[in-house]
Amino acid sequence: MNDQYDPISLEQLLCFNVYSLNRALNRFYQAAFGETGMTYPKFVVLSALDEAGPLTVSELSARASMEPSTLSPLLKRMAEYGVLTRIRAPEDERRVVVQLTDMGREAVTLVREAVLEGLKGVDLDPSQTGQIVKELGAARARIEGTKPARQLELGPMPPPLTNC
Amino acid sequence: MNDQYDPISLEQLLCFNVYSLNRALNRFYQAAFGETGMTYPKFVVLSALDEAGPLTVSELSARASMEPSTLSPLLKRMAEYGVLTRIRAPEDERRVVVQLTDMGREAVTLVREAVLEGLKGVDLDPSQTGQIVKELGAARARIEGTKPARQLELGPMPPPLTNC
DNA sequence: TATGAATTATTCGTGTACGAAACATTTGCA
DNA sequence: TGCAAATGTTTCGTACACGAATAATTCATA
Repeated sequence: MNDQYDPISLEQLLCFNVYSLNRALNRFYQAAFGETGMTYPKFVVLSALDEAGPLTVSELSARASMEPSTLSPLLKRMAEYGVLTRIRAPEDERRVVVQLTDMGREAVTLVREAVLEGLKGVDLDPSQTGQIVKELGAARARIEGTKPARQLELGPMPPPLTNC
Repeated sequence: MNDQYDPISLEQLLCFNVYSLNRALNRFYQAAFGETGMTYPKFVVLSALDEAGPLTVSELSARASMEPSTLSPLLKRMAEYGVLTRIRAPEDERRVVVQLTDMGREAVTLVREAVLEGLKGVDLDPSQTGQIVKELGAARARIEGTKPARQLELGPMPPPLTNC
């Protein structure tokens, strides 16, 4: 449809390419992780803790670029798995300190290898993606520091509120 | 932790940058979409249909880079909103043809403007991202055509199966 | 022309994802 | 000191996201 004049297509949009590549990567890793229960977000959490040591939930939130409300149930599951511990900080009981267990440190090594090997297999390991990674990081920084200029003007279309 | 020798950090990984930029973009658009009920995946579906005309679920799946099992409930909701219709193809009743309504065509115009304006605000509109978009597209193509070389070897850690 | 295989879509179970609200604790200041 | 505001985390409701199982239809071929 949309006859002559050519609006910008999805495939030309940065957001769509990021969106679809992200899910392609997730599917790829999920295939590699198989039945182990490992997932990409869990790998991110493990990595962040491995790099930075024990962190509170909000520090981890910043590192992993994930909201606390996303982390909370994720961390609970991971603690059940035994890869990390969650302990209220004694000096400020609002905080919860998250820390890898020995099992967690072993896991992160294996998973990191699998992830890097996977990326190498498609020519996307860090030695080949320096420039693009830099640009993506810059884009994220700009977006996170910006509020949308304008609200979408669209008759609200939340579901017809099936008058129950 | 992880003392001297420096393993590759999350921030250097393409996958992490794609992962975190994707969510930053989602949050950004969600802020612009506000209470309208619009979401980024819905925008993708609207756009794909606007570009290609009526499509079956699996054709749309390919265009939008989304699994049929994700599309199915999404399309149901969108049909309730009134932006599209889902009709079994008479000549092959296995297929369901998805088509924009007039309301859907109006919506896609407004949403597309909002999306483009948002991208422009952070210097990410198509005029400035040609190269990076090309590389992301190429990366996706390589990943989608590849199976992971090796399975992750990790003692399965699905939840301890709380013996209920 | 029957009937098993292939194709297409939906349903189901689980796991992110996030804003808003709820909750607990600590801080700041009257 | 005492209590409102601020801070940090969890809970809740909703919306993706996908593989596996299911269901409905069509195809292929014996």
